[in-house]
Amino acid sequence: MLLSKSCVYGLRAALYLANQEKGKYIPIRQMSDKLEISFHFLTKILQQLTAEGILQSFKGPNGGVRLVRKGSEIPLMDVVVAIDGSKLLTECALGLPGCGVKAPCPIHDKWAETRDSIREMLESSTLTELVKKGKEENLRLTADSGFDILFND
Amino acid sequence: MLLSKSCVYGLRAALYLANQEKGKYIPIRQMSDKLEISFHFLTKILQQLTAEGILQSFKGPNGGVRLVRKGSEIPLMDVVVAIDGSKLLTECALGLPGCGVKAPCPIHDKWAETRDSIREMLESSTLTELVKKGKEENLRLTADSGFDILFND
DNA sequence: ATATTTTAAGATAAAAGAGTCTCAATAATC
DNA sequence: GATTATTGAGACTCTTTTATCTTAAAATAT
Repeated sequence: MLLSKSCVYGLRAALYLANQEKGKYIPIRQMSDKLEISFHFLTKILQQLTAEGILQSFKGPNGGVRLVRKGSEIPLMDVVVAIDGSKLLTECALGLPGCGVKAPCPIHDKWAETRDSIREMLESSTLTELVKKGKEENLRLTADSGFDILFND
Repeated sequence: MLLSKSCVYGLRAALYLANQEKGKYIPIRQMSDKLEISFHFLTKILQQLTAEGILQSFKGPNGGVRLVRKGSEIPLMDVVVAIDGSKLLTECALGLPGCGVKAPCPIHDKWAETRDSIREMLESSTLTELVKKGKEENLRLTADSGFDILFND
């Protein structure tokens, strides 16, 4: 799989948060319910995003998590790197250590192109952009719920 | 990671075989030594490739495995699909079941493009092509050995 | 102060991936 | 036929990922 399950959950949660009132703390429980992700598992993932400076958290009643920056300033890449690290974009396709222009493997060149395409996708899409698209077209964020069900209740 | 470790080992072994005399059975032990992959583990992986019709095997002395088709007719894709399956090329980036043009997730369109780029890479490169390139430029197939060490002994 | 709501952190469990080991089956050679 | 070289198949272990559970810490409200 391209992205780990944790990463996918992190992305879904980030999209959820990007649609919320700016500055407002959203309880993780609410997100885990809406997104149909295990509460404890999601909590851990969001802790990572908090540690990486993508989210801020606040304890106690009216607490929760929120995006540090505006959703329009957060490319998917930031979330992916925070959770999965950057090896997807640096590692050799044949798993050889130190593969690069100086000591390439046979598929280094082609793979480098593909990697650029992945990087391009993750860098060029911001959370806000995807939320906008998702709302306009009522796209999905869970197996069976569109943006409307998730956000307009 | 894009490809599983099994898949990467499978690819390395397939490249190794593509460089051998056509029709000759190569012992797995020889490959595991040269490629620095655990013998038993490699055996299992090659069993999969045999089951998938990419390799033929022969037991007993002078036995081993060999490619069924010519290396020039085997794109990397065949090996990847045989070991990792095709979910890399079909699955939703957000992990949503049934994501597609009819019921897309917000990043479906962009992800579909990226996926095409991956598919293109895996379909357009054949084993022979990569072996040729690897030999000409003495590229690497293991952490520290180039094609010359592997094949000209 | 106490109770309540929330995140934080750690221990544990379950599942999947990676890797090892043993023994059986097959084929060649002597 | 016995021995040897090889793949095949299954059990087993180790590690990582995924997931759950419990307790602690922080903040609010009463």
